[in-house]
Amino acid sequence: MLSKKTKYGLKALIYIARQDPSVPVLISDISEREQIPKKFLEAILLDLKKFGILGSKKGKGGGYYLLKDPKTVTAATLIRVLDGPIAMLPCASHNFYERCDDCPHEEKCSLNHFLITVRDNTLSLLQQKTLYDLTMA
Amino acid sequence: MLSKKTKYGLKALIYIARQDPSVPVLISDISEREQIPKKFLEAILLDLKKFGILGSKKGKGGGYYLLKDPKTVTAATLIRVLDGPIAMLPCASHNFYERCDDCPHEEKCSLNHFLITVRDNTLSLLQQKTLYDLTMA
DNA sequence: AATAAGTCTATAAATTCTATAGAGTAATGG
DNA sequence: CCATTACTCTATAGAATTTATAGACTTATT
Repeated sequence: MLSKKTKYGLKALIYIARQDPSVPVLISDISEREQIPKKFLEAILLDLKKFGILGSKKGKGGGYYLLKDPKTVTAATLIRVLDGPIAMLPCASHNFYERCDDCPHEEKCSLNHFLITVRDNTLSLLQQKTLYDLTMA
Repeated sequence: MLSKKTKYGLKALIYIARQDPSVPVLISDISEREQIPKKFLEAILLDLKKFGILGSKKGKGGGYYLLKDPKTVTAATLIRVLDGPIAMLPCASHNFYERCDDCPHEEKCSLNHFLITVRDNTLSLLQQKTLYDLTMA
């Protein structure tokens, strides 16, 4: 399951992507409209900024705005940034790979093989879906 | 990501399914071979028993054994029993559905729609894979 | 200068996950 | 029927992660 952080982050991004790109969006605006705790949201947006997805402007007339074309930002990227691995076990992860302590030979682990298949499958769906797609009803 | 409980549970089941079905398998045997904390494993196997997947016998010569044909037990069932929902959000779950507090109309939520698609996709893979398949190298 | 709005650090509350201890119960074999 | 074996049950505790909040600070605008 995705964390609330991830859900909040996705909702916030969809909200921002739907606004006029020339006007920065206020945290408090997103917080109210999407029912996201403001301070929690601040941290999430800051994270998205660190990863180069959002930009921000301080002071009056400031706020957050997208740095990328919503059509080029995939759900896979967003989930990885907000939530972490897409795979069901670390040993089946592409970006967050970690060997199992116990596993003597991963090449012979049927669970590992299967979960890599599941991951690839999920990934292809997540890579097809863009932020732009998500802004459409 | 799957919890350790789930990973342990799956490993234990694969281990049991590989043994002679006429001889109950000892908890301590599984614990040692698969490097699973014994007390934790006890609780997990008890869970699997409650769900009718495993049976047990007390006393000398006792242990755990499968109640079902490994070819009829799917990865989907096991993950649901051990880990919970397969969907990425409660509102996209079939067996553990929960409405989002905030969401005004789910029918119009693009995230909900998309995550249901992802779930269906994952589910079909998980339903195809049986415990028997997992016992094969 | 006043105000608006994001930034940063710290921390705390809540929840979930992982793990362990120990007494209890049932089955077997001798 | 007793000793041993092995699962069962209840309780609990430690650890990690998630969720959330507070408040001082910085930057930008007017």
